[in-house]
Amino acid sequence: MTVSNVINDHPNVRPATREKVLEAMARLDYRVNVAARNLRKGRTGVIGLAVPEVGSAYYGRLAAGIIAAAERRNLRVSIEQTASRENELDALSLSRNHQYDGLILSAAGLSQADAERLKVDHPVVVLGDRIFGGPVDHVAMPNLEAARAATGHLIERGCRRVAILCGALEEVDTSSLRLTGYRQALEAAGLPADPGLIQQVDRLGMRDGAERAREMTASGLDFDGVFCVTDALAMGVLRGLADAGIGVPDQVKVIGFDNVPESEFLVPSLSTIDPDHDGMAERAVDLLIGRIEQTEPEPGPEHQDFVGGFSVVIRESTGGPR
Amino acid sequence: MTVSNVINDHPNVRPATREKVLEAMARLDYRVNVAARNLRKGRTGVIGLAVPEVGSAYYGRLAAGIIAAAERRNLRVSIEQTASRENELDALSLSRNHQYDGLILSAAGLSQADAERLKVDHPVVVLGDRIFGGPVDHVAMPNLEAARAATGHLIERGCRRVAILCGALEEVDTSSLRLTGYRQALEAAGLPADPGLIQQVDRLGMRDGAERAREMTASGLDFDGVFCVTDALAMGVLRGLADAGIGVPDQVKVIGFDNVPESEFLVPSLSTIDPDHDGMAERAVDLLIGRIEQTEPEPGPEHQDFVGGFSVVIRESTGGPR
DNA sequence: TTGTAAGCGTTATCAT
DNA sequence: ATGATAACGCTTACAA
Repeated sequence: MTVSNVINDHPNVRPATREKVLEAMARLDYRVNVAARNLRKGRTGVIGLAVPEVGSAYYGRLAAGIIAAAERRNLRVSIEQTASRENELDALSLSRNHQYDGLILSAAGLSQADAERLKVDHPVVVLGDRIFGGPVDHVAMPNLEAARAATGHLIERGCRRVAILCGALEEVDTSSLRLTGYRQALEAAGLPADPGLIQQVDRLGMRDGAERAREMTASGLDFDGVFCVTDALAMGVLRGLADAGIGVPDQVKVIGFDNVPESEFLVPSLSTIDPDHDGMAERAVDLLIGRIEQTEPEPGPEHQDFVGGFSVVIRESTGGPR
Repeated sequence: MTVSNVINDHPNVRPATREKVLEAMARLDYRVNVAARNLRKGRTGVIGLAVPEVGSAYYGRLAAGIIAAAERRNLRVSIEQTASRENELDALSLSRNHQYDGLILSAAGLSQADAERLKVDHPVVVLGDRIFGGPVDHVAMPNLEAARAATGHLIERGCRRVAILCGALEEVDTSSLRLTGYRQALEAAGLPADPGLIQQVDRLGMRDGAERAREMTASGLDFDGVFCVTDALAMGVLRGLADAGIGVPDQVKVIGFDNVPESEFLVPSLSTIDPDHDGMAERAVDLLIGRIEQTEPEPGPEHQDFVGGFSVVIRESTGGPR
């Protein structure tokens, strides 16, 4: 018991005793058994992070932020790759096995319709954009405002035929929120909303961006700006436009969303939205810790929706400096 | 007890009994307590993965491979960011706390001199390049051969003044192995080894690549090819050369190492070495599992060094197709 | 085929 | 200030 008190820095241990214990610990090369502590405490000190794919620049950066934030709070992070909507729901129930103290779910495949299934009796924070006013705490990108700012920036720079490259539109998801922001910006500038300028792709990756950009030019679509809802799409678009011999930013201006580390070094460098990744990561971890520590199995405070900050980063792809 | 037998699919449970148990489990919404199981079994079902930074394209891809390989073997992966050499050594001792069943350490800062400190009494596999014939199992990149192939490719394409961009050289690390491969290729082609063409940078990232490329051109260094020891460096170099108005591949050819997802979509697309990431990830997990299951606390088989395969991917930056 | 008992290493509670 | 005791939930060994 006294050993336990020493280890946990509890008061009421005489300095001399503490010394003796520490000495013995060193001599015996003693390590606490975390499994036993977990069993006793009912906590593991580990939170789960479920993301679609760690390998992508965006989710990699996200994971890095969460891990750093958790580390500062003495929590470890165990990562699961979900990839599919089914796996996202699986991740929810897996964490019930007391594997994790809580789960941060970065949802890509869930929609508002799944909100019900998020009603689990253990701490969950959703990081993403689809579930609003749902049964869980929620940290979201500043989708609407940032999309408006991005589109507005293209317009300011002289674009009059601004296309948007987004994913499938279902209810309240990332793509439709950003599309709304795009529309608001067009409207505010008094520009017509041409449905032909709204380009949807299946996956928000580089390959789809490149292919679609080639198709857009090949089909003779008239556009002088593209707002891509992710940097990965934008990287593909830059590549596709290069293939088509279209100059950026002279003939077409391009702006992305995410500010992945690579965007600064592309040729041309990519203008983009820089969301406050770290702030959002911190917030997500804090919300989760709040839920974990809220010992009452009872109601607890209302579920919170937090929207992160952002800034517009102007680089060469919209005529800015390097 | 019978419940335990049911859960673990042990024989000698009458179907009727099994049904009753399963029914009760469903009714009570029972979940096994993993902490208790861990305590009893002395295993956690979790392996640790320590990498310098998950956020980078390279380590992100690596982590993705490890997670996928571990998943197939019913293991979870907990990720730690090391960032510094000290943290890498810390990660080693942390995993002693029975937190993980074993640790995969992707070492960037360790050198041969640290080999001694890897002698820990729990399962460790080192993924990287610095420790050879050390006290642990080891999965390495095909550094030497691949570097020779990359440099050889530049020479085949007509380069006669091939520079190499690498990191600090200490004993047997990534950079020096790749440098050796580079030298061998020059020698095989009968080209002189000009020390001025060996360019060292502090960090193997995009920023250093861009800066150094600008310096190399500004200083009037004569070169017509660059072998970058990482794709991140190469991305920076492409950017730096663009800033200097040097045409790639016409004036200078560039090849990288890693085949990160982005390399295919750059302008120009990046020729590179494609290591067998997934094969290496599988192998690392298998080696670790072998060590974990080797119950004898006694010697066990000799430590293994495994070197992965690779291929050369030829793209625009060395005059190849898109 | 099923059930009993013990113990994994820790910490909360309570006595000394 | 220190220590005895019990309990966290599970599984292995053994008994019924």
